[in-house]
Amino acid sequence: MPRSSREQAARTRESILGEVVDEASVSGLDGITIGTLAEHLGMSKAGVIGPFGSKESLQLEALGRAAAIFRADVWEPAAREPAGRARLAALIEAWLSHLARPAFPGGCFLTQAAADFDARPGEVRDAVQRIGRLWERTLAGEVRAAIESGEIAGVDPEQAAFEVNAIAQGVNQAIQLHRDRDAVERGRRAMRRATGLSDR
Amino acid sequence: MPRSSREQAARTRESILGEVVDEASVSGLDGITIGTLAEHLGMSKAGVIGPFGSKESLQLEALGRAAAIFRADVWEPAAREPAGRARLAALIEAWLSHLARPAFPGGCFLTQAAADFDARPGEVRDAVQRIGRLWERTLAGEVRAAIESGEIAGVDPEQAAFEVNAIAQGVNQAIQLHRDRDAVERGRRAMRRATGLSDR
DNA sequence: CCTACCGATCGGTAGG
DNA sequence: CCTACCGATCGGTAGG
Repeated sequence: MPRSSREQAARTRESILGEVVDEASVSGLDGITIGTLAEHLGMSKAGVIGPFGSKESLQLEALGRAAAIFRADVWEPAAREPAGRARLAALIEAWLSHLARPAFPGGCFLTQAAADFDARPGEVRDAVQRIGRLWERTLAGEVRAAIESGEIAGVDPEQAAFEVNAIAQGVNQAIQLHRDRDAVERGRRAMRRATGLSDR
Repeated sequence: MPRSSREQAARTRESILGEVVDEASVSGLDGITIGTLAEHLGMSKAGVIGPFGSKESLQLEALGRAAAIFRADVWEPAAREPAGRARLAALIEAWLSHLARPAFPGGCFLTQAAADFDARPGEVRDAVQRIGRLWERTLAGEVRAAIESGEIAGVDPEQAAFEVNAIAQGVNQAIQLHRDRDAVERGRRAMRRATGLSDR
């Protein structure tokens, strides 16, 4: 029994997006080419670009897909914990293992995309910026919740969110560029101290 | 009186490298093209690539040039201070103003190059790795000097070097992607605490 | 989803 | 340092 063509089309889009996300984590979201994607997927270039219309649309959809993977890997395990100390600790652990695994062959997709597009105006840059802002606001909110419940003290939520985000970038660089697995433990210490989970 | 051709050739190389470093900070070290460089320099493509032989050589020399600018901007002002607390504080201030100025139109060149090449083997990757390691070792050494002179305490030199480096990446991203000038002050607080210069 | 094709641009070379 | 050129590949389209 043949699948509906709509279902098949959706499946094709999914497999293309998966390949884009993997390749972009290595070569950058702008470094992908339709020809290379087509070759790796065993498809024609027209078949790759057709469902998306343009390279920029493909980039935007790949960015959305990467954000969804990040959410599933990092946010969802944390969201299962009660707000406060427990959620903050879970979030840090989930983030570190997302970076250590790593979820994408070339390391953190959003760090790569931010570095690639931060100086180039356009829809992709705007989307990266929006995702980054939203995440940093979420982080600050979780720190604030832990402060309000009296579980941590002596930290500024925005400052802590900024630091945890920066440390994640440092861990990613250490793993990807230096193949330094110790960076996970260094990152843990730094993130826990920045959020007031540990004293030092 | 005509300049010697050797002198003229050196001048040409310099102007090409300056353009490469600027463009690469925006589009990535792999995103530059000989054609665009030639157009911006008012030269032919052969004139741009000739003195270097290949795009990879040009990338390697641009990387060396960017490292020299970083050294002049960040290391040299710090090196004029006595080792220990004073030098550490000067280094942090010099680094923050290097990022805030910014020295390259697209922000920190080495962060950009690391993100671009960390997942792609080759000479460029090796060079980025070497420069990064050397710098982190230098940072750790300066923290150690301040500990040994008794000016700071309670910090691990490698941990502090890792954190300061990560915070610099966070400041760069905040400035470039979010146009957030407050990041300099957040970075200062985080770097000073990570190195034991401030308590909080 | 394919083949066949478009004009533009890629990195690089020959020859001067 | 230039002009003129190389084969390869780029993103994308027409037509089926």
